[in-house]
Amino acid sequence: MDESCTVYQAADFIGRRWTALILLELYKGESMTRRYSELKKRIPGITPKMLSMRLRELEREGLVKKTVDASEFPVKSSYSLTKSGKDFIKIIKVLKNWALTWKLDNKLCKNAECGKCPADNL
Amino acid sequence: MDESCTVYQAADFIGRRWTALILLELYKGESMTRRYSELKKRIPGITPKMLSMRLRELEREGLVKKTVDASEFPVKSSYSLTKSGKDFIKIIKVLKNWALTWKLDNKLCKNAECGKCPADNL
DNA sequence: CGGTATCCTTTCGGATACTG
DNA sequence: CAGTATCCGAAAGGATACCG
Repeated sequence: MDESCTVYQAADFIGRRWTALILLELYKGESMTRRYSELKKRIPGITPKMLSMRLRELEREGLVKKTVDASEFPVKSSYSLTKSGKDFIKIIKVLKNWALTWKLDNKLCKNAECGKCPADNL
Repeated sequence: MDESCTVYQAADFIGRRWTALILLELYKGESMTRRYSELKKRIPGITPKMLSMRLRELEREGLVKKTVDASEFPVKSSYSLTKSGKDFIKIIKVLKNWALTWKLDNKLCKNAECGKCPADNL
């Protein structure tokens, strides 16, 4: 697949570490807005570098919108899903349904609500 | 996302280079069977190592079925999609539809049939 | 024909320290 | 608070040669 093809790009994208996780975290509660520090706290193990990298990628690709409140110190940043970002969630849903159908031996996914799974709300 | 979660695994999976390409190649013509050398010829640029690696992964994950005819020399191998493999194609379809909806500026995908796109038949 | 084996480069991502 | 800078090890993937 040509690297300039968005299908390829989207596939490459979702496969990167933390990306799906960040999207799902922003998806919880629909039009949720999350601060950088909230994301960091709610996504165990992610380093500041990876979080800001992924957020920049997602912003560049138009899935995430960043807003900055610089009116006072310290500066506050908020992130939320754009329309295309929300729509991207459906891809994760399809992925999950595929897994539920064909990978039933996997304990984490067998239980409709595997407490540990961030894709729980799908 | 826990690495043992199949949702994560499936995402990781589709993001790997050549994987989607191989699946799409096997999908052309529905229950198509392809020889190793056919795949190699039809997927420009793939190296023997990558092709056999990906095929092994896909087989291990149950998306691809391999059959070997060792009755004569040289040995002949054939690969085809399993049910779960065919079903996985729908994920690529959703991916493509998402791209078509939100990434219309991309010329390759804008044309409903971009001759160069292996996802053309979706 | 259908792969392996080897080597090598590039990219990814983790750890940690630091800053406006 | 919201990141950036630096360093480093691991893993992915390409090139090429070889084998049963």
